[in-house]
Amino acid sequence: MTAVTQTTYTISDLAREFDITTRTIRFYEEAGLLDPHREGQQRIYSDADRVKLKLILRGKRLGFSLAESRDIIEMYDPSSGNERQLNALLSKIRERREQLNEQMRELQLMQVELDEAEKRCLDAMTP
Amino acid sequence: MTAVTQTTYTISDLAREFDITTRTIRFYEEAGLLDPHREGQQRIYSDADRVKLKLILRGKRLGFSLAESRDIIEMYDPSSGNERQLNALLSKIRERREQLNEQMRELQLMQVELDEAEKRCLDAMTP
DNA sequence: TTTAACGTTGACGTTAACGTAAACCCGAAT
DNA sequence: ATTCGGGTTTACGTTAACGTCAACGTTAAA
Repeated sequence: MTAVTQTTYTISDLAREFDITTRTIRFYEEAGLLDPHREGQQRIYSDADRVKLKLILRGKRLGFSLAESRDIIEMYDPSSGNERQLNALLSKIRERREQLNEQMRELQLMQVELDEAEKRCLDAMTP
Repeated sequence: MTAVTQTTYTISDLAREFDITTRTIRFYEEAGLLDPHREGQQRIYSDADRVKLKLILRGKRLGFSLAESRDIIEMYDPSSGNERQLNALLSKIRERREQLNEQMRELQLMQVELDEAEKRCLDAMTP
C-alpha cells in the first residue's frame, strides 16, 4: 500500500498553502462556497473542501465572480451527472473564453497603435 | 473640400455614442481623466476629449483601472515624445498581455478537465 | 499558571466605479 | 407664465471582496 494522503486540514493549513488569509476562507464560507465539517467550534477541512477552494481561486484568476464560482462548484458536486447543469457550466466557460478572445483582439489593436506611436516618436527624434 | 468633421460634443452626445451615463463621464473628469473646455457652466468636449474617452473605455475592456488608463492617456499626450514614458507604457501593456496569456492557459486547463468530466458523464449514462 | 499559538464570532472599515436623488439654472417652445 | 429638455453641483448609497480590530475560548508548553 502507498502512504495514505492526509485527509483533513485546519483553516490556517489551507491559508498557508494557498497564500490567502483565514478571513478570506471564512468569507468564502459566508458566501456559501464552502461548508467544512465542525469539531466543536473548529472548522475541519476535507480534501474535497480543499479542491473546492482550489476551484474558487482558479475561478478568481479566470475572472469569475464568487457567485459564478459557487455555481461552478455546485455543478461539479456529487449530485452531478446532471446533463443540463453540465451544459450550463460548459456555456459559462465558453462565454468567458470569448470574452478573453475579445480582450486579446483589443490588445493586439492597441499594440498596433503603440507600434505606430513608437515609430512616429522615433522618426521625430532623428534629425 | 470634404465636409468638416464635427469638432465639439455635449456631454450627452458622448454618453449616447458610447452608451454610458453622463454621470460616468463626469466621474472620469473628477478622477482627472478628462478636462473639457467650459462654456459658462457647460462642458464642451473636443475631438481630443472624445478620443480620450475612447481610450478609457478600451482600457476598461482590457482590464485596466481608471488610474492606469489615466497614466496611459497622459503618455499619449502632446507633451509626449518622451522616450521613458513610452517605454513605461509599453511595459504596462506587455504586462497585461502576459496576464491574459496566463488566463488563457488556465482556461485551457479548465477545458481539459471539463472535457474529461463530460466524457465520464456520458460514459456513465450509456448502458 | 500564565503565556503563546491558534481558533471563534461579530461588527465596522475600505476601495473602485459608478448609481441615485435632490435642488438648482437656463433657453426654447407652448 | 410655465413647462420641457437639457445642463450643473453636492452628497449620500451601493456592490464585491475582503481587511481590521475587539473580545473571547482552548489547548499545550514553559
